[in-house]
Amino acid sequence: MGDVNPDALRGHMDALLLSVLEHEPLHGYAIIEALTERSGGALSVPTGTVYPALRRLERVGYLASEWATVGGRKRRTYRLTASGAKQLAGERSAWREFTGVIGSVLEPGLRRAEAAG
Amino acid sequence: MGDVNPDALRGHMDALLLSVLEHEPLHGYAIIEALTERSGGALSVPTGTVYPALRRLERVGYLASEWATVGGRKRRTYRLTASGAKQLAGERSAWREFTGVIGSVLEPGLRRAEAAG
DNA sequence: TGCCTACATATAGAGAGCCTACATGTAGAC
DNA sequence: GTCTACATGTAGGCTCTCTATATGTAGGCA
Repeated sequence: MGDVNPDALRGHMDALLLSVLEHEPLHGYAIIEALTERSGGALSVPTGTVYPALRRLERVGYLASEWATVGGRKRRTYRLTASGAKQLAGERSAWREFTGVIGSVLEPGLRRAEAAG
Repeated sequence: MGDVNPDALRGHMDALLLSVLEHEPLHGYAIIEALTERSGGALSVPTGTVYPALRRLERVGYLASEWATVGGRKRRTYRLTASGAKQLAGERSAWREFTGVIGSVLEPGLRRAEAAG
């Protein structure tokens, strides 16, 4: 129920951001809301994390952005590039491997059900 | 397969270390080997990560250590304290929550089987 | 008019921890 | 005499996330 430990998020933020942009372009503020909603309220990622991360992902080519004005307010809308989609697939498989590896150390006796996509 | 991304380990190292010490005291070098073995070779945590982390965990009271000489070589053997055992339980539940939360964002449609301990 | 909240983006600087690289030393094999 | 495995440790760097702050619009409310 408590919030997720920020340190644990390290190295997973990219996957999170690419993932919410998979099916529709969104602007930063909406991305934060989507993250909160999808996680059932467990994730409340601060703007100081999200905005720099989005710029970083754009810089490396995983995202592209353009400005729009909606209701008098300016938005920078991000969308996944082809490169970003590829990266997302990689992040997903890395995530599955990661949970498998850590899980195998943390709970050696646990029968892990890895559901296929 | 590939090694786990070091950044992803952030915030999980404590859980990993406490976990391998759960049932038996071990010295640093053996801890690294245990981590590698339990993970099926996927984890190769460098000494520059493990030794400082062990000291940190001792400093906060989760571990206790004592020196021993075995075969002419000096070892610092760490064991889990009561406080550390408590912390390990917390880390495990945090891990389950963490994977649930990230998983729900990364793979919203996936049926997740959360096996009970 | 002024205040507050929601919407929306952005940067500076701090903090933490994992990494690379290096330093040191013993034991045993060849 | 050299090499590898065993064994511990520190210094410094790097990157990412966070807190705090700045800026500005729109709309509700008193």
